[in-house]
Amino acid sequence: MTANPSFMSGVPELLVLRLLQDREMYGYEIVAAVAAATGQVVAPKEGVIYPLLHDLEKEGLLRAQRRPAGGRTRVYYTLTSKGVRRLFDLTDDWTRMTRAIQHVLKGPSHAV
Amino acid sequence: MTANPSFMSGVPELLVLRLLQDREMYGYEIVAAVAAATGQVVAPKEGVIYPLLHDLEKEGLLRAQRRPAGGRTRVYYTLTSKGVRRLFDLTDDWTRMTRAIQHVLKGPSHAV
DNA sequence: TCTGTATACCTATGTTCACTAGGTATCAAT
DNA sequence: ATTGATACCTAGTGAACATAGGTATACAGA
Repeated sequence: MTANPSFMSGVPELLVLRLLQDREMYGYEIVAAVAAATGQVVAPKEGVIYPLLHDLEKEGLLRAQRRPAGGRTRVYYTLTSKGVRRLFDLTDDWTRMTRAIQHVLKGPSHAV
Repeated sequence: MTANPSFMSGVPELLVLRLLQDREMYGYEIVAAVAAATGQVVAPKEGVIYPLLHDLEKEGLLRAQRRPAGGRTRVYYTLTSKGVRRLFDLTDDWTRMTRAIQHVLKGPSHAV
């Protein structure tokens, strides 16, 4: 019953960090932004994003500030320097990983 | 304490199916082959591969035949036609997924 | 006014899946 | 006789995504 395709481990974290690199955002906004940025290919719901944001904040990768906006209270998140470093590391892992798999999927002759 | 990087969901399945597309293999061989084919980037141990093989067989994606070889008994696995179809589907998912993420990682201007 | 919908936050529970860490047995070599 | 490689296996743990709720405010429309 997986709504998202099955290659999801660590992907929400990676995307959230990447989007917050461009600009601060609040949780509800991030949910929509992830889906929009990936063309609905990856679309984790609030039940995934909110706990993730809390964890990332607890780890010191994000800074949260609740701030009134448009009559409501929103919680805006920004990347910390630690968060930037994590983003770089994850991006690196992601690239190495996908490259390796791509290579296997592509050709035979792995024995050479 | 993850030995492999964290983007692993469904990856062992994909790689096992892909490798078995080229030729039949036995479990112990597959463990080494996955690691070799990915240059050790993805290297699931026996505790991952064996249960996976059993599940895939139960799903009818693989056919298992135990056969004596070199004084030992090995269990050789081959792709069924259903397994081939699954491989295609997973490859497709994988490609769509990585493309989308790649796109997000690369540039800003997701708002356009 | 009242109802519905969108916004905006949250969490408890379930489920899947890789990971760890074992265990058994055979064979070859020291 | 003991070690190390081969070859199979499983039980238990944990991480992370998915489901399915819940609360509260703002606002438009009937």
